[in-house]
Amino acid sequence: MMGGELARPDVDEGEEGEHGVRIGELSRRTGVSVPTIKYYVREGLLPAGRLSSPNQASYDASHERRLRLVRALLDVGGLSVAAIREVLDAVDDTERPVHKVLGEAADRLAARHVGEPDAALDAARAAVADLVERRGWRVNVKSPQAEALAGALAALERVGHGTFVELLDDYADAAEKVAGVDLAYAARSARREGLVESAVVGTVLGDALLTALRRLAHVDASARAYGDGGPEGPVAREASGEPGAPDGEGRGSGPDAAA
Amino acid sequence: MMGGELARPDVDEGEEGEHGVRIGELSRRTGVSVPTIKYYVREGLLPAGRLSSPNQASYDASHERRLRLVRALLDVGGLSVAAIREVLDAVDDTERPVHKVLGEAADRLAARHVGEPDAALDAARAAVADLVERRGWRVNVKSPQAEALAGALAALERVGHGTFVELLDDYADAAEKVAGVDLAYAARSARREGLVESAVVGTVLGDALLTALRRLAHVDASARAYGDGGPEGPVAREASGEPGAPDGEGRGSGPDAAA
DNA sequence: TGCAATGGATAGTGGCACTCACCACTATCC
DNA sequence: GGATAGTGGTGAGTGCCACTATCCATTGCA
Repeated sequence: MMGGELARPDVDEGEEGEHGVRIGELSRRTGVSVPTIKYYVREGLLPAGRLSSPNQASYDASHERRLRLVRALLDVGGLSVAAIREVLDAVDDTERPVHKVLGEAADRLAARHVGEPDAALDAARAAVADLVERRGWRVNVKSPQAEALAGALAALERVGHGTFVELLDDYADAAEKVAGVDLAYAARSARREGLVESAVVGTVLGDALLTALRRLAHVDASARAYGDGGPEGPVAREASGEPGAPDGEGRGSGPDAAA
Repeated sequence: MMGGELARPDVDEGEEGEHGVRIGELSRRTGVSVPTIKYYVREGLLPAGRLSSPNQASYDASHERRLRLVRALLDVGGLSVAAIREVLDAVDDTERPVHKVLGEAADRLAARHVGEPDAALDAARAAVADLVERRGWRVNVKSPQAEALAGALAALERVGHGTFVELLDDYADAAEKVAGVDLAYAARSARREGLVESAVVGTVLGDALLTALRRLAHVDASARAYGDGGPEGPVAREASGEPGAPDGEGRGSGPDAAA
């Protein structure tokens, strides 16, 4: 009951008291269509609402939060519905010890397909093992995370950019740095309940954040190295200039994109 | 003519002279099925082979390289076939000046869907503009790269982790660092032809590399902060320990994954 | 009374990355 | 001269996925 602005126009739509809102209002607040919410409930991404009648259920703030999380993982994180379900199953498992749940969630997030055995992959695994030892990392070289790294290195090798591995330590420096910051962030935030959720959010959305920043930094590095500072100003223009920058992006976007 | 080990068992299958190989051999070398190669040609990801007869075409090393690139972008980079076509169209455009092509390729790689207007997005855009000014980055705040960053920030905000923006500068430090390294790498590699390709590879596979490293670093940070060093050794075990680490991953993988 | 909205369920949609089936043809082996 | 495997090209089909449409009986509310 209550809350819907169309069903109950006399009630302030902004508050839902103790019961929560119905599906239409939840849809309105999150921008997710009603059929899609139903679909998520069916798929186990979202718990069902609390039934007050055979056909009246109410959704509270936790549903809204969860729904936003699902959309973020889907849209920004690029996870599949199945992957999200797996991760959230781990998140919701209040029985198991926290560290186990964290590990499982992390593994789920890193899991990739394997593919057939391959010389490049073997070499990449060795490079990963070297890296881990060189840096003294306390990680299992057979973990999904290490396998994902080996997969990326093998792909570089196969594509003729095997020399990219020379940048590995610089990349690792950067990764270490952000990982440390991530840890500190999460350590001061959620206590126990939202902890695993924080881990998932930080991992998935942090990836998106970092890659977006890297691309932006590419643009800047190009402009800086090859001189942009044309007639107008150096910043917030279309970045005219003479990029010609190798790895990075030449410019932010087409000249018209800034108009 | 020539090349096929079944069609011409008398010829060494490892060399293809001046003409190149036929589709079957290309398939064998890359592990991509013949129908799939045909599909890629149809979709414009791969140029057709050079016809010597109405139904005999030969593929050379450039085809093989391109095919491996496609698979890398698809499998590791997670790009769609349509996105790959767009990027490669830019790569192959030898008419336009290099810096324009680079910018276009970069924009294609960063392009995301927009979604409806949103308060969180507006705030995120402002945060991005702040960041850009604060760091003196020479980038257009309306570029796809900046929009992608705003999208990630907005998602964090919507999901209740708005405080994550406090880490933005640490993330930006790391991004700047790798971007600089990327630039130096590409500057010393390909001259002009492979330059744009290097940019694409570096951007896409570099992303995969960096995120894999971040996750690995999470595992290490957790183990380091919460102590793993159990009975056996600290490294290359299943990372037993007491992760309980917030943002990162608890352990490398399940105990059985190491067996 | 009337009607929008709800929970629930089944079936259908559109997109995507292939994959199959088929054709006429060719290269090579015997 | 077969016989056979392989080829380029094309249209149709497949399986998966994230929804979306349709329908139903029931309900809240004016």
